[in-house]
Amino acid sequence: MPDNSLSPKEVSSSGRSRVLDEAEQLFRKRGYNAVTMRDIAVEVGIRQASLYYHFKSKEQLFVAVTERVFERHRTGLQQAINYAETNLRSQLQAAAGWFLSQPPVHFLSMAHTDMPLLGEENMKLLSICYAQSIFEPLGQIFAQAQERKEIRNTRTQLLAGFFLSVMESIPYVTTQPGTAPTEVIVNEMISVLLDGLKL
Amino acid sequence: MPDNSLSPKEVSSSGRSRVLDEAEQLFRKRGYNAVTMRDIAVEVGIRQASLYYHFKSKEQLFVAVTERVFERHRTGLQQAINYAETNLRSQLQAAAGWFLSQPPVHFLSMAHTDMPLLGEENMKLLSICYAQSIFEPLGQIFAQAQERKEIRNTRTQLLAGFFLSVMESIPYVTTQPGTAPTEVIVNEMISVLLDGLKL
DNA sequence: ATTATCTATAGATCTATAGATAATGC
DNA sequence: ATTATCTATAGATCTATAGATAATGC
Repeated sequence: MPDNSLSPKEVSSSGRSRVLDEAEQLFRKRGYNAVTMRDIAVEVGIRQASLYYHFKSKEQLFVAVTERVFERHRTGLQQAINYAETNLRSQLQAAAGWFLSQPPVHFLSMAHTDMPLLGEENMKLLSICYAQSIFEPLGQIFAQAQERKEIRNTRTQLLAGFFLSVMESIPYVTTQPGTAPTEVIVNEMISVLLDGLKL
Repeated sequence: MPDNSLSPKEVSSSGRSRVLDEAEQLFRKRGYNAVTMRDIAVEVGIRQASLYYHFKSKEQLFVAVTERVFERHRTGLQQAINYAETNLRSQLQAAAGWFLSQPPVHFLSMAHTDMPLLGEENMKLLSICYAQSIFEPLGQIFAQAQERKEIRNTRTQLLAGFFLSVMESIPYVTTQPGTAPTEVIVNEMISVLLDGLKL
């Protein structure tokens, strides 16, 4: 009996995770409010009411989707950083590479538009999950670079926040035709940041 | 007859602009989708249906609100830049000062969540209005600094985009208690940017 | 017996329109 | 006559629940 006796849903998760997949895509594209349970059901290929077998409410579905996204980022980000050389430039490039390998998550939009529509409880839950999965790992690589005396003393929390916000804006600022490839842009940006943070 | 014979609404605009004011606040706080015409009417103190006397649809109201916001930013931003000394640091500080003097607009959220809910036509309209009012003036001060040989050659469009995205993220990264006053943060950030862009 | 779906529908909104009403200005 | 509001409501959604149904696994 290899089954670890979680909730039965967790075991035969093929249907459930299919719902998560489609919901994730739709929520990412349009945000919480603009996606209906019917939209999701259509993508999955079942009836709208059937979604309530897997998730007790739209809000719970959104929370589950978002937790899974954050968790994926935590793992992927940590791995990217670990494989990189131990210097800030390499680690930032690795982190940027990870973010650009994933569909953009629009954290700022989420925090501003989607989160407030959830219950107090879930809002806190996701805020903490976001901080632990994405914000802190990124803040750490700045903090470590500081300890290694690679950069001057600056608030690492802020650096992480700014780095993330720039990452998120990249899809928007590179839409005009004639812009260089994203990788070039990112490296240029990291160079500016590193020069700006020189001791 | 001092009246310039615009549409009659434009003339006796006290009621109309009251609607714009309240709608602006609500749209800013919650985004297009999460605000109902009833919410707006309640704030104004009239009945929901009465809003349709001033604006033919919710979408048109949103467009009017947003155009007004952009126009206000165009004026305020241009003025702030003009009054500043002719060097990049002063101009960036002036621009930052302007943004921080205004309630945040969340352009990224808007572009991602609200805009796609509008008709093709209005989406283009607002995109162009945004570019002309906010993006271009900001890009210009980088371009001019480049002409004055204050900074090295970099894509000014990108610099403007990144500067804006960092400005927008400030309310989020400064929420934790114990962070320095916003002005200090901004100056620190500008210093990093200027050092990073040195010739 | 459990799992995963379905149909049908209650109950709540939300946008927008139609038509009435009162006040203001020529 | 115009301006600005109101009441009432049509028509469209959207979430969520109730209860039926079919397939699977002990």
